[in-house]
Parts: sequence; C-alpha cells; structure tokens
Amino acid sequence: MSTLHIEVSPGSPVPIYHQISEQLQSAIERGALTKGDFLPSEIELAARWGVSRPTARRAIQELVDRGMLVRKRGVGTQVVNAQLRRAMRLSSLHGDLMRAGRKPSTIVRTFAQQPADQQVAEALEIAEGTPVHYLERLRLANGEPLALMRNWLITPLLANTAPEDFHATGLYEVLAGRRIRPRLAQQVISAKAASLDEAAVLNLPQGAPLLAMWRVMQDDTGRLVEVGDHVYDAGRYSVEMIVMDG
Amino acid sequence: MSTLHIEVSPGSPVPIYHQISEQLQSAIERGALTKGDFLPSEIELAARWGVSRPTARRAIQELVDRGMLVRKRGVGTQVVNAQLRRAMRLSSLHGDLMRAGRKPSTIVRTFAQQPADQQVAEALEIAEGTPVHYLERLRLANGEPLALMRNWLITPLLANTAPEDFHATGLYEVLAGRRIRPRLAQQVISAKAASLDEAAVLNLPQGAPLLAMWRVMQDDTGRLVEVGDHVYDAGRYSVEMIVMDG
DNA sequence: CAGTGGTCTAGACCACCAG
DNA sequence: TGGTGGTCTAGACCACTGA
Repeated sequence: MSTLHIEVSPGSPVPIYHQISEQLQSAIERGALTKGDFLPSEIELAARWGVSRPTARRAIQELVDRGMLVRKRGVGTQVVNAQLRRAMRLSSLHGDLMRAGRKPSTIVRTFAQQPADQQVAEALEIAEGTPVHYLERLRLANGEPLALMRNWLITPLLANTAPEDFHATGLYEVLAGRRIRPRLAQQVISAKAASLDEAAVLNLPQGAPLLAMWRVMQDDTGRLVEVGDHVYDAGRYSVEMIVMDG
Repeated sequence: MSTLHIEVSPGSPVPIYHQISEQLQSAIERGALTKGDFLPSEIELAARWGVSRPTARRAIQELVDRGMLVRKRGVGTQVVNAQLRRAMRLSSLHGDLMRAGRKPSTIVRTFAQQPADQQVAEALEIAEGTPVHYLERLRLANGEPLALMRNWLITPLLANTAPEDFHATGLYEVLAGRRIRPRLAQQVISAKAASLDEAAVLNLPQGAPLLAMWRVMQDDTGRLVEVGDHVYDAGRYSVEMIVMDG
C-alpha cells in the first residue's frame, strides 16, 4: 500500500485532482492495485494525500468516469479494470495510424474553395452556395490506400494553407495550428458497398464493403466548423469505442 | 429571463443539482434560451436558485457534458446547442426501434447453454469450455429482417429464462429484470460483406454490405457479463453518436 | 480594473451496506 | 451500529477576459 504514495505540487498549473488521478492511474496500471482491490476510504485518502475530501473525490471520479474504478455506497471503491480501456476521442486518423506504427501518408486530390451544396450547408447551418473549403484526400497506411476522405470547412479557417500542408499531418493538426480546438462532433457510422470510383481509388473490387463515417464538428466556441464524409476499406479499418451508461 | 424560473424540492430523493439541470435543459429546449445566449453568472444563478455555488456549478456542468453549454473563464456560460444531441448510450436495439416507431419484433433462433469457445472465453476472461448461454436472434423492424444478433452471457445470469421472454423485449430489458445493470461496454464497429448464411437470414443478396458490431459488456459490479456479435442490414441501420473532446 | 469561471477547503448531514 | 460513498454549504483565492 505504500506503493500508493502520491506526490502533489500545490503550485503547479495542473490541478491537484488531476495530478492525483494521473498518479493513481499509473499506480493501477503498473499493478500496485489490481482488479478487485479496494481503495482506502475517501476520508483516509484525503488525509493521506493532504487534500480536502472533495478534491480527493474529484480525483477518484476521473478514474470512475474512465471505467477503471467503481464506487458503491456503504461498501467502498474498487478497481474493476487494471488497464484503461480508452474511450473514443475526437482524434484524427493520421494520429491513430501514427500511434499504431502504420506509417500514414496522404495524397491531396483536391483542395479548393467552392459553394456549399445543400447537404453541407444544412449541416454547417449556413446558406446554400456560401463558399467553403473542399478538401479531398486519400490516406494510405504503409503505402496501401486505406481511406478516401472528403471534408468541407467554413471559409475563414484555412486561409494561407497549401495542399502540401496536409502531406505530413492530419487535418486536425492543421486546425490546431490555426487555434481551432475541436470540442464535440456528431457522427454517423454506416456501411456501404464501394462505388466504381471508390473502388478504383481504394484499389478494391467494386461492391467491396466500406465503413462510412459522416461527421459534423463543432469547435470550443460552439461554431460548426467542419463536415467530414469518409469511407474506409472495411478489411483494414474499424472503429473502437467505449460506451458508458448513465 | 423570468422564464428561467426553477423549482427545487429539497426533500426529494433526486439530487438538487439534477433537478436544476433537468429544468434548465427543458428551458433551453423550449426556447427560453437559444443558441448564443449567455446564462447569468454562477454566483447570480446560485442566489436565484437558492443553492450554493458548487451545487449550481454541478447542475451547469451536466449540460456542459452533454454539449448544450460552453463555459469560458472570464467570459461566461453560453448556449451552443438548443436541443440535446444525444450521446451514444448503452441502449438496446429493441428500445431504439420502439422509440423510432419502427415496430420491432424478434425471432429467437437459438437459446441454449454451450461451452465457451476461445474467442468468447477470452473476452469474458473465463476458461475456455466454461458453460455460457448462447442466444441467437433475428430482429425485424416492421416485419422486415434488420439484424442478426448473437450473444454469449455468463451462466448464472439467465436461469429460468425461456426463449419467449425475448419476443416482446430486448436482451437488456431482460437483464434489467434480473438486476443486471450495464455500466460500460467496449465496442468495435466494422463493415463486412454478407456471407451466404447471413444473406439468407437477412433476405439480402450475398455480398451485401453489413454493419458489424462486436461488444463486451461490463455490469456495475465490474463483472464481464456479455459478449455480442451483431450484423445489421447497412441499408437500413446506422450508428449515431456524439464524440467529445477532453 | 471588475467580473467571470476554475479550483480548493473544512466542515455537515444523509442513505446505504455490512457485521 | 459503524463506516462508506452521495450530497450540500459558505466561504476563499486564483487565472483569465474584456473594457
């Protein structure tokens, strides 16, 4: 239990509850606490960590939210998952492939301004015909085509951007450089058969199953910023996520 | 602004912060506050609602978590979505179809105990060969086949259950009657072409695109309870969700 | 500079669960 | 009956924003 020792830096810009939850998480991940183990009570933990009970509770809550801990009134707090099962995030395919070590590369097929069609205009809540940036990319992993990605972005966003800017990095990384912070997205995931064009581009037989994703993204100011319509080679890509109740 | 009036019942078993957030949500949904409007400051809201600031904050936080409000330090709290875009939940297809008015019905194809194969055993973290319940159902919407659902459940769960119990209701409703409360699930969503068998059952041509979902569910005690392997007619079903950042 | 949300404290009372 | 987590209060100080 002494391995549960936690260091807090009161002067740090990172909140105390978060410092604690990060260290608690690594303690669990490295096996200092394993599935089924109970944590000491909140009162005791607060005393041990030198913080108030609400702060200790908030640190614990972060791990409860991520599915590592379960609280039961009158009983205690218990470890239910030794390692973190990561929730789905607003992440870019490029970053995901990088982390998986699959060597992403990108071919920019189109990058231009054009008037928004009815569907895009509706999603972005702008008038039909308003100029938007249209970006069409082919994403490859280890040199093989994996996804055809079409995006529409509201127009002030990508000023002074060249197609080359998308070669070594993902769209969301480019947006981050423009101080655009994604906050939430509405997604629809479906499946479809590859059209003739899609099949040709992705190097698949016509009619091959594709995983399709339609997305509308909102930034941290509440602005509707981007629409994405992506199709993935179903044999080589799937979507993983954690779904929580309550 | 007087339409923002909120009633609190201190003696109620439902927490004050939740009473407030529910009423605040309906106020926004009925248009008393619309996109772009600012809420009064937390201090003022706390006074107006007759609660402490942490309680007021927690009520507001619930709507921030659901993507209806955005907070900015030094600025204020702003409405960014008039209506709630509902996050993906641990819900049953049966319930979803009911709400959408699509008249679900179910054909139970198999309901039996059998030894867990390697894949199921691994997912449920039990020994291979351990007896589990196997449930195979065909779900129809408005009389047309929509999904083929195969589930494996740890064995003490469905004692004294008959196949008929699944006709008028979903698996999760049956589990709820057994006091099993789902808490989190890990899901993988992919696409595939319909096999000969799948095509026959779903009344589709062979090779038709299917949306496939693999799921491992954990209940509120941390027990791994259920594995699901479902395929859906891609032309008639898709998965919708909200993804949040941070 | 005044006002906002972000964090934190030190208490309190309660519902719930196990022995 | 004693200990647990769930809720709530009334303060406090801070970082950040915009005028």
